[in-house]
Formats: sequence, structure tokens, C-alpha cells
Amino acid sequence: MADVNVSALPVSPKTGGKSDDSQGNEGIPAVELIELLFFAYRDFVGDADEHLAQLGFGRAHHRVVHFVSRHPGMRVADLLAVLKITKQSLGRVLRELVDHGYVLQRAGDSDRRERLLYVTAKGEELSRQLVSLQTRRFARAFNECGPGARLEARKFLASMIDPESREEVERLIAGADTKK
Amino acid sequence: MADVNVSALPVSPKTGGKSDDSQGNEGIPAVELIELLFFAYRDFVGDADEHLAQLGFGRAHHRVVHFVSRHPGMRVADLLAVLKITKQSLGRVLRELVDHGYVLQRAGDSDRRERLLYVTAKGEELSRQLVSLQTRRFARAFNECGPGARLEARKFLASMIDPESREEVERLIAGADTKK
DNA sequence: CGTTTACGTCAGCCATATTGACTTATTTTC
DNA sequence: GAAAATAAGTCAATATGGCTGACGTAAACG
Repeated sequence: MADVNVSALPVSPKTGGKSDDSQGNEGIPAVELIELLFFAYRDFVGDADEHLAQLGFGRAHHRVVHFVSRHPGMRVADLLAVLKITKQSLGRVLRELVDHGYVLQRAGDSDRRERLLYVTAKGEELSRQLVSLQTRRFARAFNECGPGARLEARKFLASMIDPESREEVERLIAGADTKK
Repeated sequence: MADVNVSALPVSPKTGGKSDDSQGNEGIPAVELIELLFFAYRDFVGDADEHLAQLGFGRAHHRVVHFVSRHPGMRVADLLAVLKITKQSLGRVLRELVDHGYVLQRAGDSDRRERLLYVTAKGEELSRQLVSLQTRRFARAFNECGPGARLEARKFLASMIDPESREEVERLIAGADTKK
């Protein structure tokens, strides 16, 4: 049933020439990269999606557990800033994670209005498993690509990020505290 | 600061020892790549999101217009296979695009049950604009990365795709220009 | 013929996001 | 010390984009 006849797709009549400015693109049209990134990302998140679905969680839970695990003690406001979602959206997801014992919250020391976020051992284990799945995909990819590919990919991915947010992201992935 | 002593506080993956950076990963932990891919993809789709929002469309519309533009005359079943969604999900999005004059459907020549999909001039223009936005992001990135990066990125992205689907994806992205 | 295929549609459900308004603590400021 | 600002949580309504199941219709197939 699933064998859809993709090869039945007809020729594109629209090309009056292969358009995509053939200077300096190494013979690789951007539209190819656009589509490859789409499919690559879809499979990349698919790894985690399967695992999460078995726990009744979704991608939103993944992102929360991941960042809290990486940055123990971050504030709710910090998390909102990283995820760029509203606190109402975060609310349900966070409550579910707390209720099921993956995340815990503690009042801040210096400012007791703050609810600092930590993963429990259970949350840390979940995060570790998800990282492991995706790490395997990267490892396989770089194994196919040959030496230097990992470094190249890192540069490429960083360059794809908005210049304005790049510094913040680099700080974040370096594991720096998201605080003050 | 964040160094509260909470007994259940998990050790940060960074401080706990960078587990995987001793063997063959070029000093780049996979967790960095995971996060970079997350942020890169978010900004990448953000380009199009803004543009689409002004038309009252979302990502679902983008994907449909994009693939139909790239593969004029594709069948609904082909599109469903590419997007891996159900026909019910596609239904609303496709109807909106047809109603607003971005996509049109024609009965197949040899098989009149088929509704072959085409973009209108309006749809083609929208697709072109969205590709252009994302092309600019790639161009900027590769400009920063130096020569060879485009080819490396292409290899990397292809390698990140599930091996089972890779052949199909390669056919798809080459599709409209090389087929038949 | 009868069956299968391609597509569409109705109805309902779920996950994730949004905005706006409001409450509760707590800290900061005047 | 009262007022204002801040951190977080919550209620309610809404949108988007997925899903399943059931059913219908037209056309092709055998």
C-alpha cells in the first residue's frame, strides 16, 4: 500500500533554463538544500518522536526536558526566552512533566518568586536517551561523510542561525549559565 | 547563582564529563550539533513563516505550494506520500490554496479519477519568493563558511536522512529537472 | 458485472501554539 | 511603608495542523 509511485512525477515544464544562478554555488541549487534540510530535520526529530510517544509526551516535552537538563536551575523566564513560546503554552507541558516526576521546581535562593527548574534522575535519564538517539544519527552521518565533516557541519549550522541570535545560542550550547 | 545544592539535582552533562568527546568526534560533542540544528532549522523556517503569515497561511500551505511548484502535475496521492500526512489533513490546506487561486486541479488525461495538481502564476510567484528567502540564508551561510562548504553541507544533510528514504528523496529533489 | 482505486468529505479528537485578563507572591522603588 | 514592578501561575477562548473512522462517488480494472 505504501509504495507510492513517486517516480511517476512528470517532468517540470516550467524551467526556461535551470535558473538557479550557476555562479559560485558549486553546482548545487539552493532548492536542493532547502528540501534536504526539510527531510533531514524531519527524520532527525522523528527519532525522538517515537520514543516520546510511548511516554505520552510530544516535542514540547522534549525541548523542556532537554534544556532543563542542560541548564539545571534555569528560571521559567529563561526557558521561555530560549523556546520563544508563551508562558501559557509552557504551562501545561511543564505541569505534566512535574506531575510525572521528570522535572522539579524550587524557589530561588535570593529571589523566592523564581521557580528554578531541575530535572529529576528520571528526567535526566529521559534526556540522556533522547540525546543518545540523535547522537547516533549524527555519528552515522559523519561516518559516511568522512573526516572533517563534523567540523564543517558545525560551522554550517551555526552560520544558518540569525546573526543576531548567534552569540546567545553559542553561549547556550557552550553550557553557560542562562542567568544574569 | 545556579549552584544550589539540591540533592536530586542532576549533574550537568558538561560538568559530568563530556562523555563523548574523546573518540573521533573532532572535539565537537553531539549535543552541540543537536542544539545547533534545532536553532538553525527554527530560523530557517522562520524566514518563510513571516511571509506566509501575512497571507494567512502556515507551514502546511508552504509545503504544498513548494512541492506542487517543483513537481507540476503531481497526483494528490504523490503529495500525501511526500508529506507523510493523511488526506484529511491535506484536504483543508489544499482547498484553501485552490480557493485563493494558488493551486489548481485538473483531471488526469489517461485516468480521469486523478486530480493532478498545478500551481497558478500566483502560486508560482509565492513559491519563488519563499525559495528566494531561504536561498539567501544559505548563500549567507556558505559565504561565511568558505569554499567547499556547500558541497559538504549537501553531503551532510543527505546523510542525516533515513537510509531507507534517501533514494526516494534524492529522486524527488532531482525529480522535476531530470526525470523522464 | 463486481472490485479496487483515487479522491473527497463529514465528524470528532488531540497537541501545541496563540492572546488577553487576572491572581498570588515577592521584590524593588519612591 | 505604600506603591509599583516582577516572576510565575491560571482561566478562557481561539487557531493550526495533525489524527482516526466512516462513508460517498466516480472511474478504472479484470
